[in-house]
Amino acid sequence: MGRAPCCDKANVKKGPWAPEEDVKLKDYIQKNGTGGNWIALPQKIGLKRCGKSCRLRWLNYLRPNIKHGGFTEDEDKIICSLYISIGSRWSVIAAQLPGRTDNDIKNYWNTRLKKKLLGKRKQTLMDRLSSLPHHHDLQKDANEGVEDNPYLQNLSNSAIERLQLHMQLQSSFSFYNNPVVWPNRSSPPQENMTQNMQSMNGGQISMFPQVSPSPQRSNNNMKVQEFEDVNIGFPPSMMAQKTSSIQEQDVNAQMISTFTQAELDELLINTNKNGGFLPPSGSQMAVEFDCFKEMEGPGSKDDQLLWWSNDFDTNSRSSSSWDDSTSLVYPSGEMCQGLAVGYNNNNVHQLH
DNA sequence: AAGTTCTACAACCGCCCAATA
DNA sequence: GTATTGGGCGGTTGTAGAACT
Repeated sequence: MGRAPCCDKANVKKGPWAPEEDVKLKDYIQKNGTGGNWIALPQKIGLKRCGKSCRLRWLNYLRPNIKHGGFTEDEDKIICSLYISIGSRWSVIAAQLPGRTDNDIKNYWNTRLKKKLLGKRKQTLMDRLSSLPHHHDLQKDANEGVEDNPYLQNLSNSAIERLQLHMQLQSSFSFYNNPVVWPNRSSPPQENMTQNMQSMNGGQISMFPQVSPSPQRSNNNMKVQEFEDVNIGFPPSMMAQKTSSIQEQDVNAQMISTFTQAELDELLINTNKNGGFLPPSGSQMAVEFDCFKEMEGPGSKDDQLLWWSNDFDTNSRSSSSWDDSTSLVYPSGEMCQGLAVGYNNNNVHQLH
């Protein structure tokens, strides 16, 4: 059975909002609030608009303290880092950027940031490939672009984009080394991350972090959990690799990489029988490249959101409200500044 | 100057899911 | 337990203005 429409489509105005409509809506909400019912709101104030349209107009444009345009470099970095980490969870990303709406960020990403970054990224990827030892064919192909690389053409465009973005991130403004995301530190609280990972995995650092039960959208705990994941900034599998690397006392610029060049090397030469490629079984790469489950093949569409879905419930949603704040507090008591995000309560989540 | 293409972004659409009846 | 409703979300489209030919 189909769903009843939320409004009478025939008698509803569409298209750009007139200034008078804006005034009506803004005045009413500022005086009376939404009344918890967007659908009924336009009738109350005599607007021939769909309730959803009113909601969108308010949230994306009329609401106080909204910033439009003029994204800063720092905001670019955060958006990019989070996109790599969690994909197109615009509402979650928006929650990290006070004053920005998910719609704004989405538009900004699609129209400018992606082009800007992928333009650079393609070259970066080729640079990296060309530096791989023992693969002169790749070096040769590096000048011919991704599309011509026999090892990369088995990847979907989005997978290549992810790979490119990832490599660009690690080389230019890794979340891990991002002073905006990790203020007052030269790096994230590594020891705490290690502890966090250990607690998540029953005291062991594992490439397969424990999966929490799928949280409910309205459950505030879920929001905190989600926020935690976001703030870590990397899939726990990536975190595990980082932490183990840290333990090996081999932290340097290259180690912010999710995978080593040798692993990438191996990845690129391991094509499976179906034409796709498979990282060496059981390797870290096999875990890392779960994110490439979206590669061509049956069910690929459904798998598009599976990349690190172990860590992130792809069906969950979160509020992007920034009226209140949630902050992370590390065991040291230090707040993770700059990433306080609004949820419904003033939660302070303690990382253990 | 006119026509075409590109870009940015506001707005819409359809789906998902929690809340509620 | 089931159906319905409304809020929220991501993806997509429409359009105005800018840039280009």
